Amino acid sequence: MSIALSTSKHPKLIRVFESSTVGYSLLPRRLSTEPTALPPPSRQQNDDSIVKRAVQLLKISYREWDTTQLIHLLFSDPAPSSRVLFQIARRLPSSSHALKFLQFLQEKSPFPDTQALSSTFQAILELASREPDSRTNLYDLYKVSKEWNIPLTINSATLLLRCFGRNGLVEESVILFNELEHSSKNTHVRNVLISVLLRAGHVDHAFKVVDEMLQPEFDYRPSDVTGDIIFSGLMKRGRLGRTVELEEIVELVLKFGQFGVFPNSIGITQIIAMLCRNGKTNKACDLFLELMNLGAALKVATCNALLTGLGKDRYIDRMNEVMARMKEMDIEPNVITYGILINHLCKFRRVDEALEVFQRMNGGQEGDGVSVEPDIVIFNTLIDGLCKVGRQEEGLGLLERMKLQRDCAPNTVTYNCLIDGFCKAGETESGLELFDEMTREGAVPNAVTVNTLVDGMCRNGRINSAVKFLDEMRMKGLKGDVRAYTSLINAFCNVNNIGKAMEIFYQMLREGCSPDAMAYYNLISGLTQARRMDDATSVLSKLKEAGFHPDIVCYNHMISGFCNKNRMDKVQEMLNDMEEAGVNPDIITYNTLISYFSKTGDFKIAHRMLNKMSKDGVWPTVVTYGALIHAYCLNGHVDEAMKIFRGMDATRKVAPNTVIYNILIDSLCKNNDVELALTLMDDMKVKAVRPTTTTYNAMFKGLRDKGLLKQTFELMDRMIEQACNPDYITMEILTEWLSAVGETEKLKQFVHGQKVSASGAFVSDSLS
DNA sequence: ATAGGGTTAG
Repeated sequence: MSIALSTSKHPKLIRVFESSTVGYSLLPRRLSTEPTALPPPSRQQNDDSIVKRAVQLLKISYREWDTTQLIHLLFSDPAPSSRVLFQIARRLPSSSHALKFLQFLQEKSPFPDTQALSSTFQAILELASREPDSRTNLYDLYKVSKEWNIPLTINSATLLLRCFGRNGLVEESVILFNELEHSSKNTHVRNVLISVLLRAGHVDHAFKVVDEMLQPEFDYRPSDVTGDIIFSGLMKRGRLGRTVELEEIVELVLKFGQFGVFPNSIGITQIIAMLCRNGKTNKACDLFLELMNLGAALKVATCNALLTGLGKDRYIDRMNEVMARMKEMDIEPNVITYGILINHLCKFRRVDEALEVFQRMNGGQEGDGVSVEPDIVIFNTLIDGLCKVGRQEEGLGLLERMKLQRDCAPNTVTYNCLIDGFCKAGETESGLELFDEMTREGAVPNAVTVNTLVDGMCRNGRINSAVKFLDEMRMKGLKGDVRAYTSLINAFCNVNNIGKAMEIFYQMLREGCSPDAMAYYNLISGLTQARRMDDATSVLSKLKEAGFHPDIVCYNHMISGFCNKNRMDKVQEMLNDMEEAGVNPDIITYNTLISYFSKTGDFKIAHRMLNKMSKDGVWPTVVTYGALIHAYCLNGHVDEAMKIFRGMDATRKVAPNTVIYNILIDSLCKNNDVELALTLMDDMKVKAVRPTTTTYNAMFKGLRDKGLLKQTFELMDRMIEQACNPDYITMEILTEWLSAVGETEKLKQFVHGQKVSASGAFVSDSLS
């Protein structure tokens, strides 16, 4: 049965409603009817019967409606409430049918009641939203509401907003919202609009709506739902229409916080973790503390995310602060919290504090807090931490403890940590014993185990055993990987066996193990040190062919190697290469070049380099000045060297170290200026730079050449005071000279560690 | 929250 509206004012509606065939709606009423104040029971019964009768009268075709009866039923005094009219309309067979009813009300009702019409209209919208083709129907109904001047109820508004949003009619949503009266634009309606805007990627518009709600005096405050919509929308990045900076999110979180609205725990954790990941750990911490002050219910996961970030940035104090706040808020640390603390303390080599935390989790404090059972990760972290500071024996103690605790059997990681610890301590045998033990204990060795042992043997000078071990393991089906080969390459390079190193490199390729950047770097480093620049060049091209990029260390090796060969053309080539690759020269690059140019006497170029590096924001270090000073000395310009020495301290604020003093003292002594050298010795005392055996040797030679015995005895005493041991050079100089001048007794005293000059201002000086 | 390879310059 098709229905045509009699009013020619709505031609489009005719078409739209013709197809409407949905019958009586059996769906439960989910939307609230408004106004909703429930009538008293007697009135309620009366209302129910009115609704029932009205529906009976209305559900037939509108052409057959008994208008007399209807008017009698609906328009007698008292007039039926909006609620009753809503219920009637809601029970009609279709939206077009209900619309006819609305028209009837509008035309026949003796009491003009806008609210009643609005409620009835809401019922029509609800019917239409469940009918096929609701998209166009609802849009057309929206136009009807405007043409008939029927204000939308709040539920009508949200229904339409949702429908428009779903169907991409964002502009229409906004227009509809703007047309609403202020009292209808409440939090609920705004939430729906914000959700529509966010989903359509209109972030800024959504923020504008939110901002208004966040104004202190505004009528409609944000609710938890507003927070949910905003924060869950922001967390799903990508379809927001633009990137929303983390700072913006943080600002919003804090503003919402003023209203007691917070993202859920997962949201807060995500924001904190993202801040930490983007290097804004301090911001994360501030946010955490502010949220606490605002009364947000923070969970342990959030604390853990923050602790992880703080740990990475080494903010141990702030970690302690977070722990203290957790306690204040009764947030129980879990095993992960303790894992983070222990891990970071270990990484900073503060193992004793890590052990303290470990004790604390075992319920070290009487009844204070719940004890958390350490798990395998905690044990492994601690064992690794102990091994890294050379306390592998204590690591063994923990291993035994693990065997006793249930559910905490030592695993591959446990043993790998211990094996590495013993190997690094030079105890390869213990490493191998642990390797045997792990198999017995059911911890399966893996590639890390093999790599660690191979590396350990290499470090301890047992390269051939390492090669053999790697081979044997491979036969047994336990393979090492590129790291094992890298250790071998490195070891062979270190003993200058470049041929073997290359052999290992090719063996690695043959065995289908592709070298990574580190493998290439090591080979290049070895080749440059062996002055084999042609080979180094060819490995560098292989590195590039394999898709890797040389890093600054690698370039520095190459540059240093070419400097040694006086191949400045090649050095230039490397520098050009670097520039093209966007790898900036660092302090070592500059030091290498400055050292080269000043040693070859090209001081002009060296100083030009010095200027350029500062311009590039690379500041000269004590090594830079050392290179210049050394070169000036070698070239016979000790005076120039002294000028640089005085300038570095005074104007550049770079403190000279032992190396600088040794170069100068040696040079001054050789140039017959022992007096100046002695003043440098005093200078060292003032600056608290400790002379070394080399320093004393240089001085003794100079003093001998000038025959200055008194000063020599004073320096011998100083050597004893500072527990600086003489070496064979010291003994050679002193023995020869002192025997010749008949001071053998003093020499004997010196050898026995007794002071040789009985009195003198110098001794008391140095004691003060 | 846990394990393995190099750091070049005076």
